[in-house]
Amino acid sequence: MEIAPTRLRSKASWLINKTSAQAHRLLVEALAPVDAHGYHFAVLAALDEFGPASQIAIGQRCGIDRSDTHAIVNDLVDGGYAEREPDPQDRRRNIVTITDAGRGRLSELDRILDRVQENLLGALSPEERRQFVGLLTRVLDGQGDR
Amino acid sequence: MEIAPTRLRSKASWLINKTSAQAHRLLVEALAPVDAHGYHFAVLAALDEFGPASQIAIGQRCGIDRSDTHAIVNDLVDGGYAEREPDPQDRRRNIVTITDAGRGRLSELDRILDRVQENLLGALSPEERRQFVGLLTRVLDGQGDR
DNA sequence: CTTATGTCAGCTGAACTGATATGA
DNA sequence: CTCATATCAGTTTAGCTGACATAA
Repeated sequence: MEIAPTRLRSKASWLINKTSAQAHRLLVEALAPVDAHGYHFAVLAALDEFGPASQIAIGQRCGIDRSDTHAIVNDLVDGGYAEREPDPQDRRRNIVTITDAGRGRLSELDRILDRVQENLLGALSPEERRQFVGLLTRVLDGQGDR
Repeated sequence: MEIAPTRLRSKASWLINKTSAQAHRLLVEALAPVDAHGYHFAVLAALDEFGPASQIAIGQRCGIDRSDTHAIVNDLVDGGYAEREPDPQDRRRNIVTITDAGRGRLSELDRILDRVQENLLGALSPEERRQFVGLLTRVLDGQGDR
């Protein structure tokens, strides 16, 4: 941005939007070489932390639409990073489970995201980065679900 | 978000993306009743602060693509909020000028955006809000142009 | 000639909606 | 019957690209 109008620079929605766009650019650029998507990391992280889950549960935990969750799980299964099996207890459900390869993939993507973080927050001190993440979390949580 | 994986919640790109999506939802919802778009505010703010300008200059100042700038200026002209005239000095250029109605519109949208800000940052204290805006600005500026 | 500006048509990807099948 | 889950098709729209006309 060359010079943005003062009025604009005081509007959080504009600042967040522009920052998000930039973060997204860095993310896509960093994940493209390993043919991954940010969503993949999110779902793998959820499976790793909370264990096997239905697609609905995954979507809720990551804030991803059911329809998109479906496509992402497809990708992960295709890559061998997750398995999808019908739940014998409730046959509407699929149970999605992370594989060993999936855990490896998660680590790989985690390292890449850390590099993105470094590039994105390079202008901030470690203390400021923690503040920034903390404030974002507060804002997000302050919005309730969704 | 119900419960997000810990790993995900430490990733700024994810937090920013979700926050941006929420901010965008609030913005669209708040601007729909007056049939406006966030872009309109940005362009009006630029015209008000920097005076009449070419579409290229407007786009650079607001970080808006030339093609989108064109459409936005069309909207503003149609609404009577701006005028577009050829530049006699350089006939490739249009000179876009804000009208009195445009200044009124700018105030109207400014008030709406302030309400959105209030809703978005409701969880933060005034001091934290200043911090948040400051950090976002630093991050954005740290990324250089674009 | 090259470069800058404006205009138009169209593309891609993210986020979401609606419909439907199946089963609890 | 209803509700929940998964799946699929399609919509919307933000951000961007490419082509082109005009003029400096």
